[in-house]
Amino acid sequence: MVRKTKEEAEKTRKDIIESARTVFHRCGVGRSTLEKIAREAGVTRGAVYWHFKDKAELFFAMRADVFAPMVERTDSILLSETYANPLDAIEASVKEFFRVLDDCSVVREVFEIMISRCEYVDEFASVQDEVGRPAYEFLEKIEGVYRKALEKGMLRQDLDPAMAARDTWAFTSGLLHLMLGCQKGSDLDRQIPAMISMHIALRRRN
Amino acid sequence: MVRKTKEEAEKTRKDIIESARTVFHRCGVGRSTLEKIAREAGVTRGAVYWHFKDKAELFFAMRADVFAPMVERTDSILLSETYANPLDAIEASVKEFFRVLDDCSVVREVFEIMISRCEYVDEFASVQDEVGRPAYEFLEKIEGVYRKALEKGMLRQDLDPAMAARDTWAFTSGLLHLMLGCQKGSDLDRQIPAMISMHIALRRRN
DNA sequence: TATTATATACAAACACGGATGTATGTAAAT
DNA sequence: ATTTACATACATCCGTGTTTGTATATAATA
Repeated sequence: MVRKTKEEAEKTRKDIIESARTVFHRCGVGRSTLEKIAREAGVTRGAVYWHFKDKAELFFAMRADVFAPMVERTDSILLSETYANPLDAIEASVKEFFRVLDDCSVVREVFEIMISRCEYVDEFASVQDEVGRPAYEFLEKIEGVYRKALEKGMLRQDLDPAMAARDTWAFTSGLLHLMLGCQKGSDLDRQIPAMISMHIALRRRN
Repeated sequence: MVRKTKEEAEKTRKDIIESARTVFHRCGVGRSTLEKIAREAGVTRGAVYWHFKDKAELFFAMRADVFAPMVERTDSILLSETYANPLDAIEASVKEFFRVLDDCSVVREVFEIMISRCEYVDEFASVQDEVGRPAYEFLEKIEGVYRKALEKGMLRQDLDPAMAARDTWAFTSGLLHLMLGCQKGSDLDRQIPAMISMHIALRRRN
């Protein structure tokens, strides 16, 4: 039972990615051996090397699977025209981001790996750029939304949209890191929606 | 020329810590060999093993040297009674934190190592707790200061100090991660003081 | 004060496991 | 018949921890 059908092969590929996520999360990327990953998936290193060039390629595959849909999902809310008040779009978008993070363990594991279980040097240095770019795009998008809110008279008059955007940008990033970094005894998770509401409320007119 | 005086031995200890910082920053903690660190310091692994039990102990020594003074420094500003407006204390404290980060490369390197060049698993899992505790203490302290500001009538009346504190907490954390994470082409550094001023201004009364 | 003993501060050598990449084998799908 | 999708075997290097060696600083002693 060596040669598999295309579907079976594709399945082992998925299995390997899933096992990689598990092992990366447990051991950290650096200490994750292709042997450990293979064993976790019930295959040998041969299978891993057949599907992926090396550990880095496997890491990138795992990451892309989760990252792109996440950006797409939050963007669709953020840039939606269905909100009468643009500030509501920002609020909903950020809330959705953390909601997914909260109840999808796969997504949460990948973010935890990226934040506290991977060293961004050498082959992985590029990951920082790839994460940085969406972050900057997020900044630019919310700046646009804040600008629109200002035009509609729904943003506090004394606020500069660019400044407000940067503040929200930092707030969101910090929330992510705090949530995944020190999740042990804290009830931070349950307070996140209220924190987001309050953050946005601060910028609403009146 | 083997046996050294106590002062000389203490100097090589310092040298090893400094080299560890350099190599950790260049290679990441996981790929930093005690051999590389020793060579960078101009000694052999024998010297490293003499002064430190293993790589983890060396890492903790390097980190403690920088971390404690930083907390003490910002705390002294935050809890100072010399500010008429407590909000000014928060603003000054946070600004001082980023000012040190900006013009002390040693401190910046250590934070960069901790944020993006170390995997928090096994022996290093405890580091997350040790970093998380000061973070929580910071949260509690600024909550107290916000409360004082409210009593003095200098905080916006509609703000809950606990909520305001959490917002500032996330903002600060995010700023740190964004500054160290994607520092390449951005002029974020120069805008940080203005961002902090604006963040605090949002919660001043009137 | 001079001598002796011992602990110190490393360097050098050794033993070991473990991870990587590649090469080869092979049975089944196509 | 050939390619595919792996498993197995092999060679190589690298990092760690420990052990041993040793010159000298320093404390003890006389």
